[in-house]
Amino acid sequence: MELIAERGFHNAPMSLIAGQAGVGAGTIYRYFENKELLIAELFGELHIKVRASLLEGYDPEKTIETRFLHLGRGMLRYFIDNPLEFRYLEQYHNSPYGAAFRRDNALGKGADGDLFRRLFEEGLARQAVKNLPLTVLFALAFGPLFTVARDHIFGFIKLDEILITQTVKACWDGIRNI
Amino acid sequence: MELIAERGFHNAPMSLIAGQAGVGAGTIYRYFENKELLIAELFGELHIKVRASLLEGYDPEKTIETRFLHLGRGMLRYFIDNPLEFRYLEQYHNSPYGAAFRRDNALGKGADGDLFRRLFEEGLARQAVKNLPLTVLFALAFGPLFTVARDHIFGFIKLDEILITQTVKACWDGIRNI
DNA sequence: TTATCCGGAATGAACGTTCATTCCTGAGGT
DNA sequence: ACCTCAGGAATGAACGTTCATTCCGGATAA
Repeated sequence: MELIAERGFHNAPMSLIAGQAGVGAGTIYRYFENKELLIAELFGELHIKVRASLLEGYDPEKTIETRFLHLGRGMLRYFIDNPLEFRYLEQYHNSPYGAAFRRDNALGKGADGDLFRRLFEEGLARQAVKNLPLTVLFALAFGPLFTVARDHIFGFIKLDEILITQTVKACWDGIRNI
Repeated sequence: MELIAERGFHNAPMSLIAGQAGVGAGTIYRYFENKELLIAELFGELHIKVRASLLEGYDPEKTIETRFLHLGRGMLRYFIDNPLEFRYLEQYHNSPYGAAFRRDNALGKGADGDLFRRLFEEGLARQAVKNLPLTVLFALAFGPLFTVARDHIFGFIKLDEILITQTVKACWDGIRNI
């Protein structure tokens, strides 16, 4: 993960990965059929980790706004605390591998999309959020969060608790029914 | 541009690019010193094109909101009309080449960032937009726009004029001082 | 003729993957 | 307690492929 997050898929040769792992080049292939599957499997693991982290203290009984703030702030904090994981996930999203995943997520079955989809669908039903397609609501929520997380990790800005909250609240202003 | 937009930098070999251009493999090097410079030069051209398109009908005398809607809608429309250019720009942004560009843009001198920076700075001075760092305002504005453009181009959603306007207005709701 | 430009085969570096070989461990026999 | 050995695991040199770049013979223009 470190190598791929820092250097990208195409600049992280299997030989280097093996070296960093302290094993021989061929040993990797006893555990992963090929590079693509290694990448996908690692993505799966990180995905589960993120989801578990977001679920901590998540209360489905609270208001839509409260739950959205919880998820948004949790996500931002997680990425700031785990910058390598964020960079890895970003790489994965901007790759052919990630395209298939996004397609699934956009059109119905999505691993952690479920969490947010449920929230937005409930928000639509109660007219708490703007009457827009789910895809657009996702974009309004995650677009800024990912961008801001990247800017923080690259050092363009320093996010503290206050700024995190302000940012997520601003996202909510974009989503909520005014 | 077509090849790189569709296949990515690493799957668009110079030989293919030459073929598509109808010239021999070696001929490219009479016009571009190497692949990296070709990529950078193309980015520069597209960048200027986008900026020119945004400037069409842009009136610096109108209100902040009006100008923001103009720029946001213009950008979305441009990307929808020129999906290959959008994909190319995205590739560039998510590459080592693009990192340097983002750094410049975030910390001061930015080619078309100027346009938006001026707008946001004026908005801050007049308290028309939330009192947040420029970086965050950028994220709130462009994060959703890029995400939504990508979703449209990948076919996850169909953006028409109405939806474009609604999306940009929702972005503005996130940015404006409530 | 001479100068300039073009093409595409040649080059060498880098990569993912394979495979013949070596190493290690622990069960079984003495 | 000691030795033997079978078999799973690890190794890293070697292979085939792909790619960016170079180079030189020939075409074109002056």
